[in-house]
Amino acid sequence: MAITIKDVAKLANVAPSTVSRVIADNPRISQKTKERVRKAMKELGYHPNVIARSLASQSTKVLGLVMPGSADVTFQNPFFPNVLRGLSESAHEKNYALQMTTGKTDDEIYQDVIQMVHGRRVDGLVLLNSKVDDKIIKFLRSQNFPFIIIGKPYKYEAEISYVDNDNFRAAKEVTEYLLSLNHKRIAFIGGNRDLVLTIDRILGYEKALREAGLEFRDSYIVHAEFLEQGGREAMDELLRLDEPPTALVVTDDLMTLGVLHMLDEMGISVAKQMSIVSFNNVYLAQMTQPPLTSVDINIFSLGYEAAKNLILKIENPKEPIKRIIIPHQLVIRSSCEKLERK
Amino acid sequence: MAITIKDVAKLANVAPSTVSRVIADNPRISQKTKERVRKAMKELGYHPNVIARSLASQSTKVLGLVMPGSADVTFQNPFFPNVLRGLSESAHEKNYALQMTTGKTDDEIYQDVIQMVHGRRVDGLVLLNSKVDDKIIKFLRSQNFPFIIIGKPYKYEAEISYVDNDNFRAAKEVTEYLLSLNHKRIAFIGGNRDLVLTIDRILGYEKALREAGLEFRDSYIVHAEFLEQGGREAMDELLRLDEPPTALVVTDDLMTLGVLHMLDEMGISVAKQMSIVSFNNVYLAQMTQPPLTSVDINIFSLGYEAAKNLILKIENPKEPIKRIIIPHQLVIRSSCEKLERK
DNA sequence: TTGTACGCGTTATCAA
DNA sequence: TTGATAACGCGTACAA
Repeated sequence: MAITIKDVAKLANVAPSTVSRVIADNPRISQKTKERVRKAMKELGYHPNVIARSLASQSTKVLGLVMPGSADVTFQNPFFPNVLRGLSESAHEKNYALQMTTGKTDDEIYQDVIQMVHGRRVDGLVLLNSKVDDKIIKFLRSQNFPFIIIGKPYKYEAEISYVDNDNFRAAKEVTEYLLSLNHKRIAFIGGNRDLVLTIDRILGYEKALREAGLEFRDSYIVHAEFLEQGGREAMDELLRLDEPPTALVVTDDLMTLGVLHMLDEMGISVAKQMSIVSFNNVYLAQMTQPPLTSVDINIFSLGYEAAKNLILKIENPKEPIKRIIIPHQLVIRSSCEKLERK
Repeated sequence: MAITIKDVAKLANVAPSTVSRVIADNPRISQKTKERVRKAMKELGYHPNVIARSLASQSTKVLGLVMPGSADVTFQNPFFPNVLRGLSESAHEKNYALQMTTGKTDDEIYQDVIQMVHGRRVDGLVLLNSKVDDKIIKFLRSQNFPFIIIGKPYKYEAEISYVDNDNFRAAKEVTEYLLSLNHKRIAFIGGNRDLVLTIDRILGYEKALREAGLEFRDSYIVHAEFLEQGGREAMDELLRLDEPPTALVVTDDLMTLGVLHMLDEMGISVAKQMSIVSFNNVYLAQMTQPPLTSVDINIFSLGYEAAKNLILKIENPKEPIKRIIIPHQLVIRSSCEKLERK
């Protein structure tokens, strides 16, 4: 067996409880004994057993990450490594570890969550699966378990802490940018229409159009579950309209990649014939041809703030509900061109 | 406090140990009491406390993931979500959880590892950081702690379990494919030259050339730390050679994306003027223009097998050292063309 | 087949 | 300032 607190106690000639206090740097221990104990720890190569500590202190110093199902396409999105970076950094600063769900389906994930919570495996949860899972949230609320959402909850918005962008404003600004380039026929290509994210952005888009005195056309709204197949058809439809759009707002760089691909196949030149503004500004936004004008939503910060505030809540249960809005900025590259007035 | 084994015992009129045995499905408990106990568990909504269980059984049912530093570029590679998928699925099947390091620098990660191991936080480790970290491996070996590497260790190869592709063969085949398209001036663009991965692939590439009776030229070997800056210069050099290459072997789709970008800027047409074979075949390989011919290295399987075999080793310490080779296959798309013989 | 009693390595309470 | 001692919730020899 490994070296325990008792071994250290023996060597330092103190009681185990004293050693424990030294570890916690309890101020009521004399400097002398502290040093003596610490020397003993060094000598024996002592390392506290985290599990035992967790059991006794009823806290694990672990954050659970509720990922989208590994089967889910969003799992592949570069968005992920990026939030992870933010979460990691924040967790690391506060000495928390990160543990993730491994489920493939929504139901497996739900079970994972139950295990984590009931099994007392983690102190709090970060929900990353944009598919706002009602069951999970309901469960966590019923258990009064600390959690935070990245993205906006579709329900109980005032009672749940979350970290999000101002998607309404971002979409509005983006649309206004296209309007300023003289575009009037602007289509919107978004993901799942049930996502709050998608809805918020549509609303912003709509608002911009309305303020510009333009009509909002349903035929200009496309929901591509994801690139390829579905997307291609939607794109086809869009271009077959009597008045096809001259500009596109696409809600995800990866989707834009698919759009680029389709436009290429159709022989339509991006920027010259079709302006595109994208969202997320992941690394590949600058690698496409042409490089994408994209809204940087500060993915890293989304993760960083989420973990930070979750930990705050864990360590101080009275911490109020928070809603944290991460700033965004439009990064202009070469996927948009000014439309010459006819 | 939550419901414990004792509460269940009381309700079912048995000893706590009996409840424990029912949980473990011990065959020496009568069907009758099993049912009675299970009913009590349901009634009370009992869930075993994982932490307590870990402490008593000296096993956590958690695998540690040693990630590249979150600052590292490789962290952004779509390779990651993909191994994660494999690791997740495998872990989930065996009821293991996944916990990851959160360190940014190599040194922080090393500390993370020490914490995980000494703190008895995890039962085993999967090393995902291709930068074969000598210190970590040394430490794990000295502790006789179960671990497995994804990729090939650069040292102690025979004494460490790992999961890898046959990178030598893959690179050789890829080169032969280009040779079969009449290319004779084939350059190699790889990552860090210290990586075993890079070395193996260079060797395969060299072998193919040699077998074809072609000379191996140092000037055709480029190590781009990663896309952009460094890559651009290297590319420039390559094209300024007296005999510039007509084909490229690039060891990572993401790097290829950068190469595509540069070629585009230089007005060189991919396939027509420059054939490219890439590695990894991540989702974006089919989204580029043109879609990439790329070696599918079965990233998912790398992760799946790694977790599976690590668990095997954890649960049966006598399990022998293993070296698992995951098959690859060349996926032909449109980034190569036959070179007309002059 | 089931119960008793102790151990896992800490933290925390209460005395001293 | 420090030391006993009792939790924390569960697993498991050993007994019965």
